[in-house]
Amino acid sequence: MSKRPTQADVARSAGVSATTVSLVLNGRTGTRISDDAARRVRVAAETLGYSPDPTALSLRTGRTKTLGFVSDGVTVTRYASAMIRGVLDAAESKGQSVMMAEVDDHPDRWERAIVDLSDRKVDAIVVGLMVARTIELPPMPSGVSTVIVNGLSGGLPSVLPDEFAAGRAAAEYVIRAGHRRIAFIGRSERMLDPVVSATVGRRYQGIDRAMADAGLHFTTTCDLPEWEPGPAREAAMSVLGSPSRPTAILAANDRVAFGVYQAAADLGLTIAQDVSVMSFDDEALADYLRPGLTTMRLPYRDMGMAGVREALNPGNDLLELPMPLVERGSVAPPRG
Amino acid sequence: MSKRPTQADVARSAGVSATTVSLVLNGRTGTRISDDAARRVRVAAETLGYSPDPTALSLRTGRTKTLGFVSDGVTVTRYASAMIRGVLDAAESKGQSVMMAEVDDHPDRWERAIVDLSDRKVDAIVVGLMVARTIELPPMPSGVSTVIVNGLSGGLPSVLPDEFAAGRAAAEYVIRAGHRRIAFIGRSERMLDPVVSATVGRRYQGIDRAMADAGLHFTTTCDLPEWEPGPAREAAMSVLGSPSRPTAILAANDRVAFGVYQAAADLGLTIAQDVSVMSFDDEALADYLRPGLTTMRLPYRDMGMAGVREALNPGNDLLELPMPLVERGSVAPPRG
DNA sequence: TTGTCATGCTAAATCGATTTAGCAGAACGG
DNA sequence: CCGTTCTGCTAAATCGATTTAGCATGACAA
Repeated sequence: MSKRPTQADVARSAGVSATTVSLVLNGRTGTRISDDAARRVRVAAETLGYSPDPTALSLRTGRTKTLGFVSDGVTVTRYASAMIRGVLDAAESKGQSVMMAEVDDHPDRWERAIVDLSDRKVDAIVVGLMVARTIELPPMPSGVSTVIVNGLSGGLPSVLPDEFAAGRAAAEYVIRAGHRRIAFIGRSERMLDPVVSATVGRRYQGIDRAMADAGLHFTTTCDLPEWEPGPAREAAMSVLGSPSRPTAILAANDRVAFGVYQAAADLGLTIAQDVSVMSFDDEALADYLRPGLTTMRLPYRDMGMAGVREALNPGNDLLELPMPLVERGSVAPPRG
Repeated sequence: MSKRPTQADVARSAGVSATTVSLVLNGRTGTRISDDAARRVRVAAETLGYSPDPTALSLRTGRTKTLGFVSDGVTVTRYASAMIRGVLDAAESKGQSVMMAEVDDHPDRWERAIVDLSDRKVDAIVVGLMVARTIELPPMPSGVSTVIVNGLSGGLPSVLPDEFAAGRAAAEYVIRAGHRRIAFIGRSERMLDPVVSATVGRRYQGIDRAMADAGLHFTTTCDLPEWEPGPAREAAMSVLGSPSRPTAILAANDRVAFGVYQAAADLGLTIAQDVSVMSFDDEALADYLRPGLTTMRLPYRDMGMAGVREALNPGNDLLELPMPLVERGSVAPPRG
């Protein structure tokens, strides 16, 4: 029936008052506690296995050592885990626990989640989007620092992938491998709407910059209604089926690249050997494919970590994180 | 500078004591409060927008309306989101918030996570494993109801997929489609260790039962070192390359099935038409493949929901949830 | 001897709720 | 007219910490 020891228990056992225990254990300076008393308190705390009750602490101090993470799991949950992981890891290293909420696109679920978190007095809020886009958020509780990860919203500090650099690096990588005849599958106009994507425009700009710097133009550029394997496969069939087919394809993302793989298989072409493929995102899929898909990784985990750091320790209004190039073998020098 | 209204504010505004406010708002029966006073309290609470402070409530009542979710994100995070989603949805519907922790396989990270959660006085704990297996957990805090989802541990109540039924249903589905020459790729002995998998044995038993009931034997059964596309592809090459190749393949999971797809492509065979494939898990991958992969879905979301329900409302020691058959087109009647 | 100042500590208020015990007045019975 | 019971409400304790204000005691100077 032994309950958890309280500060009062420690005080009793050390022969001092609760006040003294609090002062000693919080290491307050300038408090004129004798070394002897301090020692007794520490010993008592140690032997009793005392640790302060978080709920009492929250009530008194108004802070909870907890941060809220709200995400929009709706459309795509595929990426969630890496971001959550980053959030949890960073939080743990800062001694914070994480309270999670997931919302769909109903504005009042956002509102409810955020009100609930601020009711519970979380120390900071991280809003995480699975797909980088611009959203409207309900007014944030004042006094709670809030960061949006993988998205933009009003004046909130943001953490985003550095898509311009990634687009540029991807194109440069293919060019440097020796390719001159390159097609781009998945340049979709509708993605340029910031509500649909906050970053794709930057990706395109980076790609365009690299191509321009090399004095090249894409042999073909296809729009796609969706960045999914089905439409991508069809587009790739026509691109790769033409007599003057490109030696490399830049795919808008991994699922598009997967469609390209399927089209190549249908046409009896071997990836890397007959046609190189370079892509974006680094989904699990990219690692399953043979040859493995070379792609620019969306740094979900890093973004989660950065979001937590920024929320606890505000400073930057925009943090752009590098997207590492993951080399797997789908890009090789052109034949001939 | 308006702070959130407290119970005392409501009391003042209604011209009653804090006690009365508490009694009225908690709807205590047998408390002899006049209808008039009750009404005044409710009106005041409403106009002030009062809601009780969760931290104060926790301190006083010892309950937090929060549940802890601890998962082992280590090896595979692919599935995490569906389970988390289930947990969050069920929790929300019960008015609970969720505090998350993720741990790797270090026993003391488990310990730390669990101590932290019980320090914070969560009302219940759900332990979620990404891959069904048997683990040792540190002793759980007494008085906190705990459930393990997708795993087994000591005497803890468990939520598991009903793998026996799924194995049986999978095999029956293929048999009922008319197949008689069926191979099984991925019958791995090492998976039978309960520490590696808590459920695969049941899956095999279900499959065996269905085969036996139909009076059939597998034409080939391959062990695999890993259930990954690479090894599976090789195994499938030899199975499908033989002159007396089977008309259907039962794959141990979707990644194995993907290896089979690749082998079929290499051999110029068309899935469904030339060889049917049936699988387990229903990863995102299963939906990308063409034709879509018919597979028995691991009900991660349902398991997450059930885990929460069981934790808040203990009753069963073992809950086996059905694995739905997801038909996508990779199984067709054999030709000829 | 008395006043002043450190020193070393503690009593009590506070955070915002719940809950126990009990007060004041009305109604009722004898 | 007095005692009992019921009605309608509240004061105060409590949960477990932090923090402010201040009480003893001893040392020292005048």
